[in-house]
Amino acid sequence: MELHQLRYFVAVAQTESFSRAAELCHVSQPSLSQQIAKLEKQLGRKLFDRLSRGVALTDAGHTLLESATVILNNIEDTEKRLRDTNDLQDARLSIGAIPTIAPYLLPQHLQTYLKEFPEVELTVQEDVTQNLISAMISGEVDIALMALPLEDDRIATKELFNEPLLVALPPDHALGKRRTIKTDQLQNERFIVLGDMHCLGEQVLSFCRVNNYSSRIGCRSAQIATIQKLILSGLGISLLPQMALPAEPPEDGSTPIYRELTGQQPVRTIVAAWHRHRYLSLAARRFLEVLQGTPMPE
Amino acid sequence: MELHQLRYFVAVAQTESFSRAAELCHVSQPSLSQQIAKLEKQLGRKLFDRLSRGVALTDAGHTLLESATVILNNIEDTEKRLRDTNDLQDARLSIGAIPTIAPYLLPQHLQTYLKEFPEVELTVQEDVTQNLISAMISGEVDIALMALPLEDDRIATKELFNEPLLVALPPDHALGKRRTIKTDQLQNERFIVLGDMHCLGEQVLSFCRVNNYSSRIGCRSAQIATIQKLILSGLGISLLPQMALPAEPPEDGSTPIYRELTGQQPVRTIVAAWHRHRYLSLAARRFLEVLQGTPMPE
DNA sequence: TAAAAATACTCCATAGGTATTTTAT
DNA sequence: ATAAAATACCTATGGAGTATTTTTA
Repeated sequence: MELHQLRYFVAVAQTESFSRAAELCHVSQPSLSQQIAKLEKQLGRKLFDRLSRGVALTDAGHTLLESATVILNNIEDTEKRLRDTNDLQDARLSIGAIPTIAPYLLPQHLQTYLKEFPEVELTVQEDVTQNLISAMISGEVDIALMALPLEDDRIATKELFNEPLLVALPPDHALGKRRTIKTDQLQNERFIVLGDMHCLGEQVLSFCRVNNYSSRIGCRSAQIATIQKLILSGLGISLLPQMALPAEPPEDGSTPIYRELTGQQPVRTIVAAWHRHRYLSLAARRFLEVLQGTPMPE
Repeated sequence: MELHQLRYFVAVAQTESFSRAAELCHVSQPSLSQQIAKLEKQLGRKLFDRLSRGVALTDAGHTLLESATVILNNIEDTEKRLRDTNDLQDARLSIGAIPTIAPYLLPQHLQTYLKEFPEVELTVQEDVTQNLISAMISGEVDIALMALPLEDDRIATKELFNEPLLVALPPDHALGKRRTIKTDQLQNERFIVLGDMHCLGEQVLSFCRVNNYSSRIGCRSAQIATIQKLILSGLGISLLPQMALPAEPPEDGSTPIYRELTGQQPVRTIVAAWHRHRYLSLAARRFLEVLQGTPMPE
């Protein structure tokens, strides 16, 4: 049993295909096939059932997959831990953030961080919650900024702050005249909702359901900026996080206007998240400190 | 970081010597040195300080040693688990027992076990408690029969039975006339005590201390049989476990005579022991069942 | 000087590559 | 016919060996 064999094995289990596993591992398909065959021979167990369409893990395969994952993660974490130096020499840090947070929160924090730790090589991964969780589990992403709720109990979180969701209106909208808005005043509005995997979309959608709003328009954009433009062009209104509104609202018709909701104000909870059972590098721990040291500006 | 490199590394850490590690791993010293050098280079950390006399782990080395042990054990256990078949095909089982138990308890249990599972390849390792514990931790021994107390919390135990320690006397000894003996009647006797690492020796010694017996004779033998012969030749008396006395005492002067102690009768607790955090093979679990199914005959 | 680790080189086992065949839809 | 895995065979990286030098008590 060798480490590269375990890596190939895990790749096959993940892709359910020898060929795809091979390209994932950057080796030729025959090489990978041979190593799997060798592994099976040495263990005295078939690991995969070769089916007409793809391959499937046997019982022994499932057993090995569990162990192999633990072992390979342990290897990786050990290497990370040993590479970690107090002076952050050659340190790398991969930060994840969901699209509805990234452009608003990341720049300031990254700036603070890089000023203090310029030697760290930073990469930013912007993706939806689910993919960021996968990335943290596989070790590609160290820390991610996202919003609750998170399902996976392998993920540890630190709450950073609660952020209100505001009603975003076209500048000429009738409701814009009021300072605050009651939920039943939105009864006949058409809502623009972020589509697909975006947690903000889910949240707005459930807000609509709770209040029995029926008129909606989906939006597959990954950007809040797009929604803001759609609002300006009069297609509908939406709930947007406070961080998305400009620092100094121009009020000249070039941006939507934002109003608070009275009653049970919808909020989202912003958290830093990381893998509970894997090694958190020094660079990552320092980033956590930066996040906590600089709470969300009002 | 490769598995063989971790194995070499652990060997060097254990032996504190490249040369001795090399022979332990059955490779030449230069090969092993090269692999360690490579490992150090890849991790970017010196793992050993090369001292005038031998080598010593650096901080990074200590960190790696912890991880490497866990990883290698995990690899080994995974292989064991996958090799384990319900029909016990090719199953091997290594049983340990301390010398003061082995000849009396093992034969009957091994017989029962082999009758039911003849396909298992058995090996028996007889050694003192401390060495058996090491052997279980390193994975050489699966299950050991020994007596409490055990210090190491990595070892799980199952109590099998309590066994009284009896006073063993030469056949012509005055105290032999009584059915039972009180502890203060032994005040002026000379005790023969198993030496060194034997837990029975320790136990008898502490019994002597508690009762303020002063006259002792050490015995470095590994066998109770030797002590019995010494008793017969009139050198002294001793406390011996009940299992050491013959099934049908001949009472013809060829064996010591045994008498119970009244009051707080000294006993030893016999346990089966195994490594709590490593994989216990099916063959080993079956042996445990045999041990528990056949409690010590009175 | 002796014992242990490091260097220098040589060799070969085997992981990995290319070309091809087999298998199943 | 096509797509994927297995087989055959070749290549070459790198682990391991032998011989030797360096280091330090």
